[in-house]
Amino acid sequence: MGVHPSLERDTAAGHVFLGSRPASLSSQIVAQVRDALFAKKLKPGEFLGTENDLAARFGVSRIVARDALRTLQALGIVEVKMGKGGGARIARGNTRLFAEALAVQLDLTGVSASEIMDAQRAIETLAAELAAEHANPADHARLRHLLFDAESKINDNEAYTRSCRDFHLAIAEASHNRVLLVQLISLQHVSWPAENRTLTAAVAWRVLEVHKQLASLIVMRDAAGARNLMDDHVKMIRARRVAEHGEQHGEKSRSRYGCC
Amino acid sequence: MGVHPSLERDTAAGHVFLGSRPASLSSQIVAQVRDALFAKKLKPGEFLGTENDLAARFGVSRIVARDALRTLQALGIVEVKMGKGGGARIARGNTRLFAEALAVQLDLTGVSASEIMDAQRAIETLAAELAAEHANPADHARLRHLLFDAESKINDNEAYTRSCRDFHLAIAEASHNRVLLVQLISLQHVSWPAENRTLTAAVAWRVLEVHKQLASLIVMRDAAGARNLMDDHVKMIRARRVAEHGEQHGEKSRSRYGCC
DNA sequence: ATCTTTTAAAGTTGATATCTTTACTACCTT
DNA sequence: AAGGTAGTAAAGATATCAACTTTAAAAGAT
Repeated sequence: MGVHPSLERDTAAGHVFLGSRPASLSSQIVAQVRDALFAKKLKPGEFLGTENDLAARFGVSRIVARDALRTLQALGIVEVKMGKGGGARIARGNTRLFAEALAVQLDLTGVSASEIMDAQRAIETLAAELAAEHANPADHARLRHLLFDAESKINDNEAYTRSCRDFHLAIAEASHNRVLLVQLISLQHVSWPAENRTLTAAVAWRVLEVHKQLASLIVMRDAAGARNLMDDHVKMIRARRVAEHGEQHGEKSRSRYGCC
Repeated sequence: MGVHPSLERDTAAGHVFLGSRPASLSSQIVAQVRDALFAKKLKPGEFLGTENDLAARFGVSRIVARDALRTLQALGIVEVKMGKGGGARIARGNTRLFAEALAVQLDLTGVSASEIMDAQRAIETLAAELAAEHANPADHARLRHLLFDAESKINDNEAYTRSCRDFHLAIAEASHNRVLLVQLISLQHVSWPAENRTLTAAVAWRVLEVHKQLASLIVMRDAAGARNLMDDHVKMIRARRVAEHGEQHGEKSRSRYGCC
């Protein structure tokens, strides 16, 4: 089986690179695949070819094809399988891989806790609003289940924190907006703590109460109410996180600040 | 010059992988670098090593080190230079590379125009609010300059659209929140059209008027006012885009829908 | 005879070694 | 100080073997 027909060998020394950009062979292959994707010549799940296919198609060595696939893999554009019937194919959307990439980028730019929490407020308030408008019975059931789940884990700090995070995610899922969901996953990846030292029993109960109110506002389809309550809720979380961690840039000990 | 000291060879067959995942050697190196980054053992700009350094340090072949660097490069974690004094070093935050990556991901998941515009509304309303609170004189000057710039290009559809996009970006910059800025860049990368066919002169003037009001609300530090006006503004843009393009998933002709 | 299990084979990535070529730096010469 | 030169490191090529995974054929049991 050959390489996907939408990719063509650049025999004539490649594109007319503006100015003087020789660009590596592998990056040219990457660019072609990316462009083919945007041009809808390649669709998710479609077979792209094996390392040897690509090498033959582009008239380069296997190493170059391999380099290109490594890059495309890191970008979440292709998935590579080993063994017979293996090779590279266009990936489905890959939120988890991507959330980690965003976390790294935010880390490299050294954003502060308050910046992250402000963005989270923007995302989550709209998610709550849209969830109230678009949630279906399955979403309602999931929210109820997570509330029950959290209550049963209220004495286990770590498990409770995890359940709490899932509740926030479930609201984003209930909004049926995949952009908001991806963005929230990314931000949680940066901002959510593994464990929460400042979480007392009293706070846990208060948080649970707010979550219950949020869920019932969403079930009652009160978009404005859900939005306002979420706004207050995230503001409270923000205040706690910033207090725990300080306002300044995260140069020191930015090891997962507190949450719910 | 050797490899960075924070990286250590995993002689004992690597981490305890849950279940049974040997994982490739290159991915182990990638994971170590990423973890070292999160643990603040590696800082932006720091020298990581050459291909041979890494290969020697981890006791693997140069190709493996190369694969790892390809991945880290694609993730925007390292920058690689050729020649004497070259090698890999930790990259500075790289929003542009990243915006493209998010655009690809959103493309792969096939999000609709309405989903993107809703998320954009969440980001931009908060950006306007924070810009009113945090903007400094330099930000004010930039906004004024862009208004002047747009007015001069009001008959050049493409240039006007570009200037318009920069105005929205400038507001996000004025918020001094880098998370919002990155998210907006990413969304614009997906949603902003190269040219805008449905943009008439009347609409252009109306948009410019709204932008002027936005700028003056930000200068006057009226956070609530800026927020509300931006909300209306983005809702209007959203309505235009969705009408142009339809509600359904972007399987067909999702070629950069209209804007301002 | 048919169905299940085991085994073998083929194809593909993973990884190593060695080599040539290309491009960039830094040093050195003038 | 300017420019040439040598050294260094990535870019690329080729060959080879190992590890893995699916498919299919072969052996066994029902």
